Amino acid sequence: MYSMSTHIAQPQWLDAEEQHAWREFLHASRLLDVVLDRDLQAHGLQLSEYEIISMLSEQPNRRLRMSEMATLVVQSRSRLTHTAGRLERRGWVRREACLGDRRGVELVLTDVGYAEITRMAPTHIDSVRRNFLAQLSRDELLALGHCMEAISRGIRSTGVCDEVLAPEEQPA
Amino acid sequence: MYSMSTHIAQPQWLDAEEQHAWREFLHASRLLDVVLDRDLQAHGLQLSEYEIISMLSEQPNRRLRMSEMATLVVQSRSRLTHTAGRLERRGWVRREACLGDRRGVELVLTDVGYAEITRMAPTHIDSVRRNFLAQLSRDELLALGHCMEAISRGIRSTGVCDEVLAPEEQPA
DNA sequence: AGCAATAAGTTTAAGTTTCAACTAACGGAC
DNA sequence: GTCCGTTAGTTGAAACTTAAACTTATTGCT
Repeated sequence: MYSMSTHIAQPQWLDAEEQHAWREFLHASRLLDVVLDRDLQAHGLQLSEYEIISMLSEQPNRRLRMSEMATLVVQSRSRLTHTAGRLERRGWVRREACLGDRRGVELVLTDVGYAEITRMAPTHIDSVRRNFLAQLSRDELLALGHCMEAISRGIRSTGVCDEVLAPEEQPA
Repeated sequence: MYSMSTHIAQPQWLDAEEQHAWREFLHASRLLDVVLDRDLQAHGLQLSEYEIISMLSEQPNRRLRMSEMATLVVQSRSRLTHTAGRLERRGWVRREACLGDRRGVELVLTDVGYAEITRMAPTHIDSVRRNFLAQLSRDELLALGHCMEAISRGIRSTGVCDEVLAPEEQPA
């Protein structure tokens, strides 16, 4: 429920254009998730797993701390722990103690993991091209990037996302 | 992995602008999911559940067939079955046999369900406003709606999404 | 130094989603 | 009419995610 015919002007409802943009955004995001996941299934992993090793492959020394990775890919620390465990069991990733902070853990892309992502990347990127980029002109692409950046910034600025991704119990 | 410094011009990699747009899109989608879910948690439901009763509330007679709902909210039939079961246990939704097609099931929003969504809608819509709409000018909003529509159309046209959302086993 | 508050990660259990198998009903071909 | 392929929806188990509790280490305060 996003609008009511009898309450068009009230600020708590969306006007037709707002509603259309929001609905289409949600719908397209969901569809993209589905098709990108499907195309990765050929390699037996999910987009959220791909994201992790993809990010790792771009880091200096192909390594990153768990908590930074969690922020980067917008996953809870707990979820990342589980997912990293799965990737580790496959041998694509390895955990190493963090020098200088003994609480910390660094996730490291193994050579096998690097070889795998190199192998998978072309088909995944082709999928991104076909399902996302192919529908947008260069101007639209730029505008879209700009909008999404603004939205991310807005959300990050509220600090709300940290609270959710690393929730802490209420003081008594 | 979306680009390689040594292979900039090859079509299987993304150029800087393509990569930026895609990355930001993915990142913003994830953040939006997190904060919208969080704001709905006050009412004890997830965005995907909200979507269902929201869609129902806008249908004639507040009812819709399971399979049409599945398409509308981009969920697998199985997932919708489970989710509908949960909503039914809460008394917000009811299942009714489909007249004219005895395989079919219609999902109906109960009066209680309607009252609930009316109560929840303002806070959810406020969340959409703050986290999504507030960052966009009217022109950006329109352009974004247009882009997302194009992407959805592109994906739907490949027929791939049906295959994924209602997969069928290979013939021997 | 000593202590409380915070931060990093993991763990376990509960909740949700996916996957494959299944039942029932429709629809067209013959 | 009956057979066969397809469509609608459900089921139960496995896979994944979330939530809360927990461990260990760091930081800041005194």
